[in-house]
Amino acid sequence: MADRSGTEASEFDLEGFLPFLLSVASNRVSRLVAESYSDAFGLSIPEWRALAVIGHANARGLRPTASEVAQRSGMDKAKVSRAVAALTRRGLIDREVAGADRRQQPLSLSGEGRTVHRGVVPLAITLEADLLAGLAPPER
Amino acid sequence: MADRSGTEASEFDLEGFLPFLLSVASNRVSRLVAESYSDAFGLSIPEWRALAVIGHANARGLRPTASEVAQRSGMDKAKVSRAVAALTRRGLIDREVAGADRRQQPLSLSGEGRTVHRGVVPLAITLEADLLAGLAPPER
DNA sequence: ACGAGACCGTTTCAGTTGAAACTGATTGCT
DNA sequence: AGCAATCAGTTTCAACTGAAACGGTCTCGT
Repeated sequence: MADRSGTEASEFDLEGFLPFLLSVASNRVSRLVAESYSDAFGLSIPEWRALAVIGHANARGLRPTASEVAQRSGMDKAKVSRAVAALTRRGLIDREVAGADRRQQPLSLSGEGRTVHRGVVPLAITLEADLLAGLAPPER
Repeated sequence: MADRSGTEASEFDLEGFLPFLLSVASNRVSRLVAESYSDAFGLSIPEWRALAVIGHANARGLRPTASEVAQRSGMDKAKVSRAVAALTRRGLIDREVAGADRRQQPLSLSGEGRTVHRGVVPLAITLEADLLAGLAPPER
């Protein structure tokens, strides 16, 4: 939405522009989230996201492939590949080659992974409450 | 908000999690915006943002410094510095050293910069309308 | 049964990022 | 005035990013 205070149409209210708002909000939130998760669990954002998606799927009896994680998390497959590699290296998830299609590698949380996941969830919920309380009213 | 369909609290609905939504939305929108502006004007996102902030300030008789641009756009000062350098190189903005404080460099659009700015605004408005129409309802 | 094409996940590569170090200018304290 | 602290903007550097190329696997049509 342009405003109408200036000389003509070359005036543009950047601060009310949707993509701008989204990006600013996303940047701030990402930084806060990254800090919280990194401090608490040593997880990067792509890692905790992959963990969350895998844990969520596991809880309903599914073992998602990397492609499915990518699709559900909105990350590209390169990022997922790196996150999954890191989580595997730390022993938080188990990987096996699918019998039916050996290109696929169904993923599941290890015991330790489930522990971390259980620790991550309440933190996420608290964080979201803080964000909604502190960031949403002034920003949107 | 956690959901309650699974075995216990380890279930977590990532897809309803605010930071996740913000990030996915912001990524998609950024990509769309980047494409549009790059195609139309050869501007990167940091560049068109700086341009928009400077043009907005100029229209009300102000010449913002790089720090002010950083603050208003939500970008860090390194990014602004690079964007301003690029815009200056292309002759879209003018830079001078402030008389009062020679550390500061008030910025203003050049004639060509104003032309580009005037071209950018309607595109931004159209883009936002498209986004609100096409992305907001399904995504929230 | 064979080859073309699609697909999965990994890796490479070039570009972008922000934190921190840096230069130069200004302010405030003594 | 002298000097430490602060500030504006730039640059460096290591990390991260996604597009594209890749090797391995599967599918489909012939």
